[in-house]
Amino acid sequence: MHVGKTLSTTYLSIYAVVRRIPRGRVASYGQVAAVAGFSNAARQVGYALHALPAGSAVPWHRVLNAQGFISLQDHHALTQRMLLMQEGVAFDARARVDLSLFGWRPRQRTTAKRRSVR
DNA sequence: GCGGTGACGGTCG
DNA sequence: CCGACCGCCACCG
Repeated sequence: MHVGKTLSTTYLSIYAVVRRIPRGRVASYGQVAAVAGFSNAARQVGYALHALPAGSAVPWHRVLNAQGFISLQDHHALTQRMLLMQEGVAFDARARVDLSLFGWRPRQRTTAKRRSVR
């Protein structure tokens, strides 16, 4: 993936995070930004994904907005929805994904300090 | 260099 | 629950 010499480390960090989203799960732009270390740069995540070349290994379709809606327009939205449905992600009648069911939970602890369950 | 824009999001009424 | 407002920050003309 060679977007150009201006590709910043910020974008690379964002792509690295998106690549960690497992199949059948989705994350919000803000969540990706936060995990990448830029908690208030949700918009930049959108820009970074927009800059991805076609056929990239980055699963850009697993990123939705914080409300569980697809932020793309027109046929791009349909493409994203199709890709997600192929992975088993369900959409409700309003074209929304229930993040409590399909939201990605990174660093899911199972051993060690499972003490403080928030 | 400046201002408008946007694959966003938290807050407020 | 929903719309209106802002804050954010890389891009682009």
